[in-house]
Parts: sequence; C-alpha cells; structure tokens
Amino acid sequence: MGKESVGITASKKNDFSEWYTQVVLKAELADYAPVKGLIVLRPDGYSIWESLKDTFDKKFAQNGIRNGFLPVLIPESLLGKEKKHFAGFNPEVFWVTHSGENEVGDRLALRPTSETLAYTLYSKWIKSWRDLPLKMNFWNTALRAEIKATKPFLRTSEFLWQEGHTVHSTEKEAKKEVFKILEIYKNTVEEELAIPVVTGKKSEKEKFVGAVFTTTMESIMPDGKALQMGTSHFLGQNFSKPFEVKFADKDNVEHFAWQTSWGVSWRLIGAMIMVHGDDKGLVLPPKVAPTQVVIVPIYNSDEDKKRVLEKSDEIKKQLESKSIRTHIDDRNELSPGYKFNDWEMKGVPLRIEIGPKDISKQKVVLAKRYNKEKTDLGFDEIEKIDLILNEIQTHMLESAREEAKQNTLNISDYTEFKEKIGKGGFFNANWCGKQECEEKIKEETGADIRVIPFDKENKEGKCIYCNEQSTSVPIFARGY
RNA sequence: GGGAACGUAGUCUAGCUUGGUAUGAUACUAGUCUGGGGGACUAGUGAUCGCAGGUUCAAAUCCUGCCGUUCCCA
Repeated sequence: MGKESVGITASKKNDFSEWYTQVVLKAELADYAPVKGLIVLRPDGYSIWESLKDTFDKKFAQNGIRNGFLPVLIPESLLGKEKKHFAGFNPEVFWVTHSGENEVGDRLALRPTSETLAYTLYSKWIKSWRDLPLKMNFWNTALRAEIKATKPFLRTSEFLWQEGHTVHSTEKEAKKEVFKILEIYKNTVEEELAIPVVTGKKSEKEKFVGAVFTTTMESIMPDGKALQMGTSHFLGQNFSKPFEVKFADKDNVEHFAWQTSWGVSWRLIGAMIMVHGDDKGLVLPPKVAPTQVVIVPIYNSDEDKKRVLEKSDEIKKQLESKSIRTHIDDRNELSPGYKFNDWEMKGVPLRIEIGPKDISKQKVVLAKRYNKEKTDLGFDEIEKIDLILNEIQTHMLESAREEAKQNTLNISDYTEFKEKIGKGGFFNANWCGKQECEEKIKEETGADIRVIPFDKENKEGKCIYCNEQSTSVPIFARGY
C-alpha cells in the first residue's frame, strides 16, 4: 500500500491549511455535507463535543444554570427589535420564506443567535425580583451564512454551540456572572483541551453587537493567527429595554433587568486539532479522547493469537475498571504497522503493543502519541496508566503554553510591528484607545485587537500608532 | 472583499489540447501465505465521468449555466 495515499501528506509547518483539512477528514472527525459550508460530524468528532458538553454542563449546573431548548425559527419582527443587533447579523441570516407552496407572512430567520427569542420569553416569565436570577443555557446550532472561505469547525454556516442567557436584578450581579462564565470557559479549555488562553475585553469595535462590553478568551494557533475561543457578554439593559424584561423590586418599583449572554462553539475542536496535531495526524488530549488506550495484539500462529487476545482482553478489563476508554484492534486482515499508523493518525493518546515475546517477559510495549516515546511496561505497572494519561494531559498544556509564549512579542515600534506581523503571533502593544488608530492598524497590517487582557488595562505608555498617551496594552494579531 | 485552481469507483488518479463508450493504483470481497512500523500472490466487485441544458451521427472531452471543494492575498 502506498503510504502517500493513506496518511497525512501535507506538512503542518509548510502547508498548514492543507494539513488541517486533511487531518479533519482523514482522522474521521467530520466530512463535508452536500451544501456549501456545512459539515457532518462523525462519531469521533461528536464524541469530543459530547465530552466538552458534559464538562460544561457540570460546571454550569454548579453555578445554578439549567438547560432549556429553543426553536430554530425566529420571526423577523422579533429579530429586528434591537436595531444594532439586527444590523450586525442581517447579512448572514438564512431566511425561511415559504411553507410548502405558501409564502409565510413574517419571514422566519434560522437563528443566528437567540437573544431576541429568549428575551421575548424571559419578559413573560419574569415579573418579580423573586424570579431572579434566571440562568439558562441552550445547546443547539446557530446558522450564519458564510459566503466565502469556509473551514471545518472554524468557519461553517451552521455550528454547534451553547448559548447561555442570564438575567439579574442588579448590574453588579450580572457583571459578576459575565466574569464567572469566562473563568469556567478558561478552566475548561485549559484543563480539558490543553490549550492556553488569554482572557480580557474586546475593544468597542470588536464587541458583540448589542453588548455593553464583551469579554473573550483568545488563543494563538501554530500558524501565528489568533482564534477567538469563546465570549461572555455584559448586555446591560440594552436588550431588557426593547424586550421589556422587567421586574418589580422589593420596593415595588419596576426596573429593567440586567443581562448576560455567552457562548462557545465547536471551534474549540478546531483549535485542539491545530494546537496539538502533527504530521502524522491528530493528537488528542487524554481527557477528551474518545479512545484513550488502543491495544494492538500481535501474533502469527493460532495458538499465539489465542494467548495474546486473552491477555489483551484482561488488560482491557483492568483499564476499564479504572474508567479508561480502551479499544482492542483485533482486525485480522491488517498488519501491526498499518494499525500503528492508523491510530496515530486518529490521535489516540496511548498504544499498547502486545505479542508472544512480551507475554513471555511479562510486559507490554507502551507508545505515547504526543511525543512518540516507546517504552516497556510490566504487567504489574498497567495500573499506572491513568497516571500516565494525566501526565500526558499536563505536558500537552505545558508545551502549548511554551509555544504560545514564544509566539508572543512586546512591541513598541510601529515599523518593526509591520515587519513582523507577516510571520504572525501575538503582539503586545500600547494603544491610546481611539478607534481611529485601531482601524488604521487593521488597514495597514491586517491585525486587529484580539483582546485587552485584564491585567493590561489602564497601562501607561505611548500608543504604537499615534504616539499619544496610551490607555491599555492590547494583544494585536491577525485572526481567523 | 480580491485572485487562482479543481470536480472521473470509498480514496487518489490517466484520458480532455485533436470528440468514437474510461487508465492505473489503493480500498473492498474470497482464498493461500504472512504478521514487532503503512505485507505478498491469485481471482473478483465497484464509475449513468459533480448537476442541468446545448452543439454533434457520437460528449468525460467542445459551449452555457448552476452546485460543490481547495489554496493564495487584503
């Protein structure tokens, strides 16, 4: 068999885009749907999403947030209630204009996001301060037409996500919620996906349309571009006013409520692929890997086969008793070498090779995916595998942090900035806070303000563009 | 937003310039051997050449439209 035709043929370093697409398709995470910009999730891809969903659900629940479900169709009259919000989304809205042969009266939008729908309901449900806070989350898909370049997980016209919508009686409490959610996002992405993130605020220009302010977490990808990993918005009363989300307070005075909305999408899967993958394919962080350990039995005679499979099964049971997701690759028709490459392409964190030679020595061969290390592991050490998986998880985050650090640069000279932006990276640069400078920089370099880190607000210095008094040190980068 | 390329079996691909019923590999099925890093041999299955029109005795090939995919640049 031609090695070229089966594995990943593009190099991550030299041909990043092509490499990414190949990994998604060949590792069988997703495939293209017959409609432009839409993808289909295959079991391994969906399993990773389910794993993230489970983690988020637990954390949301601990924070008093409950799940609900909203319909996909939103009447135009509702969507248009908050003018700026509508204008922001309108270009990419899919419209339903017919039911069968009949035209519908009020056009129906396939939700680009659900604020307008959720808050219509919220205004019905909320009457008193006793009804607050109202904290709900929705797992669904959103639809935003992507006219041009689409890429699996990163830019698709329909994407899986969760959108949370909370309502509070005070501004302070709502703001606290915004930051609490962002913290949950950050922890989850770093702990589960082993991707380091920078948290902070979006600039006025980049904030969510309709929000008072937007907090965000951003990560740097190996090609030097920034990826927005999730956002948590403080909506203030911008939506509660048009949608009349109001409540009678303890003093019997009616107030408009304070709101938040927040979301992460399957983009996180795209980030995971980019950050950890290599030229052999996907590399999965153990915590989200659908299969954590794959056992490849090796044998020739029927007698050996029986012994090896029996031992494999024993190891599998031992691992499963510790909740380690284990698979035995007993496909008879394939050679061990083929299987090794196959599972490496799919990114399974640990591989156990076991043959007659190993059994006689009371050990197996253990191969780690993320650093390609191969060692012997005695039968009596099998129980340590959960610790090894944890170690891998930790190391993956550490090395991703190291890489991110090397791609982050402090910069104060605009000429130098323009020279270096081509290679990508995060650039910490002083900014005066004026949108004009932000726009000029975008125009001249293609880089925008990804995030103003929380610890970099109110920093003195000189704006990299206009040299005037700076107000903060945002991260500039070219983004996805 | 601007530009370029591409679409032929599950996958990759030859053929297209100069129209004549599609090449090869791999995968798949069966068998024998093999088995510690992408195995070998033998025999078989699998394609209305992206879709819809048009030109023609005849279209994968020429023309038009549509759909889809990829890459590069802002």
